[in-house]
Amino acid sequence: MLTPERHRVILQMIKEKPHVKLQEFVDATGASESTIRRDLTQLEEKKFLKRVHGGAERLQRKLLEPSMAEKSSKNLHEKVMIAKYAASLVEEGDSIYLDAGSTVREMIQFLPEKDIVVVTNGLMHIQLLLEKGIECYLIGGYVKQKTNAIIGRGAIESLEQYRFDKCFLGVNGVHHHYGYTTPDQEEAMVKQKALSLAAEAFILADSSKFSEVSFAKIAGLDAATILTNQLDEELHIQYNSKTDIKVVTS
Amino acid sequence: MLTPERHRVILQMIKEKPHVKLQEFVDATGASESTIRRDLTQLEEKKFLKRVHGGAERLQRKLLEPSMAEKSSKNLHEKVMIAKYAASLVEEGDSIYLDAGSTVREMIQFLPEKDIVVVTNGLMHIQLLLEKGIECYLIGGYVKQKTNAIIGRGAIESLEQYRFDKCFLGVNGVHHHYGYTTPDQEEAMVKQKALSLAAEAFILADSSKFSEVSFAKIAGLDAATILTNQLDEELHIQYNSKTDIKVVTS
DNA sequence: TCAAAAATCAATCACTTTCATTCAAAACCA
DNA sequence: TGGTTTTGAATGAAAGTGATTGATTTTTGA
Repeated sequence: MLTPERHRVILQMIKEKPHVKLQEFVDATGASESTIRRDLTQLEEKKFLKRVHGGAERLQRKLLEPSMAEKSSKNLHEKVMIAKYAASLVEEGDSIYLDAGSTVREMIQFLPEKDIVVVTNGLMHIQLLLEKGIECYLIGGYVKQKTNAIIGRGAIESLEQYRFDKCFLGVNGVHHHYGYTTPDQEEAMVKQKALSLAAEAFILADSSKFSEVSFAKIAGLDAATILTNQLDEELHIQYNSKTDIKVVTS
Repeated sequence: MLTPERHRVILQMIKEKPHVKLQEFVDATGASESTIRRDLTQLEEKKFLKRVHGGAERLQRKLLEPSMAEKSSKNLHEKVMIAKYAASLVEEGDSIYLDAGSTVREMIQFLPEKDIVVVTNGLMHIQLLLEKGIECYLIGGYVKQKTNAIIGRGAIESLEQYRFDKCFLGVNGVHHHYGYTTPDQEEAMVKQKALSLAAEAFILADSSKFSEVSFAKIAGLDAATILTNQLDEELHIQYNSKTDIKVVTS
């Protein structure tokens, strides 16, 4: 088995399961322990995984990470619904900020094509935006390998060049007491900054995000309007007392 | 079996299976190991596949990668030669600036993987850099659709956050009187700025760029060292009186 | 809590495979 | 025929592999 092929197998396994034992790699590839060790060392150097005693683990440790399958299909429909509504809020002449992330990404296909300016920290959005012929600006800064997002001190400084009519953010947790949270401190700071530069801010959060708390706080609930697709009567009232909330139903 | 036919067979095999061992090609074509190696080398140069130890693998088109309008392979070979030498100038611990553009892009594969920091305005470089595990920063600014480069006032401001040990630029024209030139005024300004922030600057210019003049001036010849692959005796003397020049021969 | 036992690790070595280079024979072309 | 290109074999160099060793870490159990 060729080296890159083994690497691919290893990465695939680590993608499916956050912790994999060395022996499992050996069984899956047929290579020797030594070889797998070498592979893991290389892959760690390239920041694709983290070696731990006994094997390797996935690098991105998002608290409450939904499984890949879950992310793709059912959740996707929710995301699209929310994204479509969010996009409808954008008017010609607006300058908007689009956060990195999959939910926000779904907005792009629904954006008006004429006369809007988009600023983003998400490299993954650029291609789509350009294809639609939308004028777009990237903020500068460190490129985070795992998410292809731009973060860091430079990103925050870079953001300060801009002001936004509207700002659209994805988050990992929405909590009535702890506000909006996300697993990465640096990303949280970028979101925070973007939020502070916008006249109106919107949080795109599907139903799975509610009552969740992740590591780093972005802001209190009142700093933005929540867009979601489904919410218990009870929760709705609870959150609505703190901030605006729009439940998209179709 | 004729060369083009072998190439077809090889490409077909790599199309069906992402990893193919050298021996499999030998069996499939009846040619010798040597011949297959030569074929693979050629096909790699034309960017149809990637050689790996023991065989070859399919290369998947990267996000934001320049379109497949590949230049003639001779021109490409020149670029690779120059790029390889340029990359050898980068030492561990350096922080470098990589300009957007195809020649500079070829440098990435030859860069040392350890302990360097890369700043760039070329979106097309990011994926490759990340894959190699290189720490990279993007400057902020307007995303130019045609070239996937970041330009504009924001780019220049964004650049000012950084200082470089070395700076590598591509240009369209090198002229003994008009210096380094490029067709886009905005890009020229970004290059100019990057150049001014670097302790050492290098221009990567294949032979076709000499004595050419494009629209926007970046700097005079003496502002950077020229790296090229071929130059008449006469021209060499002429340019060498103005700046350092390195002719890469292998 | 501590120390023995077990598991895992990094480092190294010998071995195998693969590689680039060279060169002469073969094929091709005019 | 003479000259060029392509080919395959031979060479030593380079890279990858798997086993072994002793060190390190984790687990076990008293």
